Amino acid sequence: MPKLTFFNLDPERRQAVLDASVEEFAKHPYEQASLSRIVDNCGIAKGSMYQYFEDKLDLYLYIVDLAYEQKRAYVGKAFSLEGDIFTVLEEYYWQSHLFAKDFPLLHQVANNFWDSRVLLPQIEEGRIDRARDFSKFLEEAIASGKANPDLDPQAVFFVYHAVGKDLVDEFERGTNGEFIREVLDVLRYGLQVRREV
Amino acid sequence: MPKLTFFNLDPERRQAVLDASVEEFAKHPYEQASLSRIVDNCGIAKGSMYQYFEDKLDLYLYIVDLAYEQKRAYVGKAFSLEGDIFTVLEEYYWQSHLFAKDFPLLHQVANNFWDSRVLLPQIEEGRIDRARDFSKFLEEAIASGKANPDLDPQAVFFVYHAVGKDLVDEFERGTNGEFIREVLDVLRYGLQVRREV
DNA sequence: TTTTTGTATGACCACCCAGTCACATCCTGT
DNA sequence: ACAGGATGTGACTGGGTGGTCATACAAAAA
Repeated sequence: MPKLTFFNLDPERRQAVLDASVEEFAKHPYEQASLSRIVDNCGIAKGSMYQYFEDKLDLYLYIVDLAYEQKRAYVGKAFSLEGDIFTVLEEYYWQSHLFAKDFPLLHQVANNFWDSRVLLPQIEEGRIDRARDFSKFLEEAIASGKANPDLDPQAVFFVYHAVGKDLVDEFERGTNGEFIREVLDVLRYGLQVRREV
Repeated sequence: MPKLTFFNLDPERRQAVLDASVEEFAKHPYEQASLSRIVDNCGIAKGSMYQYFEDKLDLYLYIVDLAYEQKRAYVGKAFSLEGDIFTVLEEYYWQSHLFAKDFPLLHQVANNFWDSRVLLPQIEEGRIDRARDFSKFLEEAIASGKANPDLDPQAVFFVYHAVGKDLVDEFERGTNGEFIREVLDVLRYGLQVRREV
């Protein structure tokens, strides 16, 4: 967490620090991001940064938090939706996409986070949280006869996690809603031909 | 490509250079890998490295090439297999898994390559190549009535690419053949219940 | 024997990094 | 007017990086 000094700051100055930091961590993963570049880009002294934050990691985790806070404001809408698991998933990725469009830099910060090599414990923790949420969701869908009960739930989560991650990456290249729907259709219907009753 | 000097080298010395380089590029992505550490670990002088290779990138690309050459020796078997697309895919990932088990360092080198930030053109090129191969394969499967013709081929490739990448990452955590099959089943049958005739 | 050629070496260069600290500045309460 | 706390500063430290180069050695060619 930032030190108190940071919150006492002149808002304009504080925003300049945030903007420069977000930009740096959007362009570079944690290990390659440079504090020197950040202070150059917002025109404050190196020493000042250490009045506001404990160290580079403290700043980084704060910025990542900001990004995810904003992202939750978008994707959260999906979960309050009435509808089956397929509707919710489509809305989830659609909201992710809108977030990426509205806050491209925050989106990149959030994405870079998963590639980091120093923060493996935090990343693993996040994965486990998501897996738990997802499996509860999946169980309901199976119970209500919407989802295929023959599939291994762990494997299902694995597939959705992998595809979701790349889908979100793809947003930087201007994916549209149509593509999201087509990708989800692949996951929904499977590659093998269906000869339903 | 390495300079001639490298190939004229005493094989033992050459192997020491290769071993140390593979280890470094397995542990660290290109940008964070350190030439100084490599020369320390194989006990040769920094200057010698520049008798063998143009620069860090030259060395790196050579090591990546070695890794992929070895990997092709494994996954290549899948394509010479008789059987439908599902059989081939399962064999493909199974061979990837065996490769990762037999050559864990080379496997990591190959995997790190996709995360690199300086080599985006090469990476995109590789993706396009794989997409072309895959779509030819997919068309055959659709034509012979094995694969669902209603799906968008681009989306299908996208899903398989994403899942394949993560599946291969997962090998480091000791995945077994069973999990590969379960993941492929998710892709094959889809999440929605099937009520086949 | 002398010369040329190929190779090995590590001190050295310029540059970048995160983080520190002695000092300057400003503001507020007395 | 003064004191004292909060804030701003940038030169500096110690350590890392990729890459260079004069020098040394060896062996083969003259």
